[in-house]
Amino acid sequence: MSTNLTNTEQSVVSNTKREHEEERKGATEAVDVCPECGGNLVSDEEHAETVCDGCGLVVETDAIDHGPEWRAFDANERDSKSRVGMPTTKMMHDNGLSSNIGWQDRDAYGRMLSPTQREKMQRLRTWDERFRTRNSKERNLKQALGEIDRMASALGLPENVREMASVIYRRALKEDLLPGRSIEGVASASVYAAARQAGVPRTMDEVATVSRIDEMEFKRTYRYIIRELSLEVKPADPEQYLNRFESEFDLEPATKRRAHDLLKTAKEAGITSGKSPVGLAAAALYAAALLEGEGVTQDAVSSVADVSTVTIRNRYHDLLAVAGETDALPASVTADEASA
DNA sequence: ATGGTTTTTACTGCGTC
DNA sequence: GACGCGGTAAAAACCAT
Repeated sequence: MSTNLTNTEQSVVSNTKREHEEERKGATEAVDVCPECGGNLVSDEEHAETVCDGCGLVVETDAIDHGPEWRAFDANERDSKSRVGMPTTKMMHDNGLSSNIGWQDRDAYGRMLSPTQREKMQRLRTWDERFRTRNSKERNLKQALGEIDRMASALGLPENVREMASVIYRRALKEDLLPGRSIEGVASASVYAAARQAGVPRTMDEVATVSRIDEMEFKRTYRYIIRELSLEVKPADPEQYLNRFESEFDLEPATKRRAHDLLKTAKEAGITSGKSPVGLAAAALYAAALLEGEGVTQDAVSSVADVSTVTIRNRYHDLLAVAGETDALPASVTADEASA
């Protein structure tokens, strides 16, 4: 990595060679000092967050990526991908405008064609078909990539997730999964899957709100895409959500550590499987705050994490039981277990 | 389609400020 | 009385079969 360059030189280089993103990926630069513990604030591009390397405080989330959503590897591609003017979302599909070659082997007067001409027409049909479908797929892709970029930006997802999303989308397109499904739906599903795979999960609700489609349709499409492409999306790690939720509250570093510890012991005890990772993260946060005596209500956690208070209660009971913190449990629970 | 599991919704009672 | 919390039952959602 170009550590021998000064900052200004680096910015010049990266401006002139924007396509060399890989070189900068994962590069971390100290920008400020943590208000919590005095550690260095580091911008974590992969998670689009600014984090303290000492205590893990997330200072800023959803950093905006101002770059274009496409990547160009040569001048030709740059020309073809760059678009100025009408946004792709407004792009028209030319339904009814493209011409068609009839199937009847007759000329304009209704006479049968000669065998040689018939053969020629057959070849033309073949190529016409190839040409048209190819074009329609390319138009489709262009619009979809625009949508993927829009949603990824709105969700504060980093560039590598966009790439993954467009790769997924391309595969879906290639496998002819699009007919019968909206471009928007498949694009949303690609973004969601890519975010999960990249370890920067967003909840389905979050994706659905920035998407233009119905939430139901989105979920249906997502499952379909996953199944048909046999993408393996590992269950999201609760800790990924935990980091994001924590930053919504003023918490002591000790509390955050506690929350992470609770999740760890829960994982080792094997009570996490089958439970929603969002709920677990929310419960860990609440339980830690409870143990450390911080004034965090179930309601507050519930609204941040978009999980019901009931779920938080159930999960945090599990967490505390496994962690051996039975003192903190409400008296009624332990009494019930004694009677049963 | 179906059944089992998990989450949500809605409602209630209890204690505290 | 409002609020935070706990518990329950029924409904809804989810997932694999």
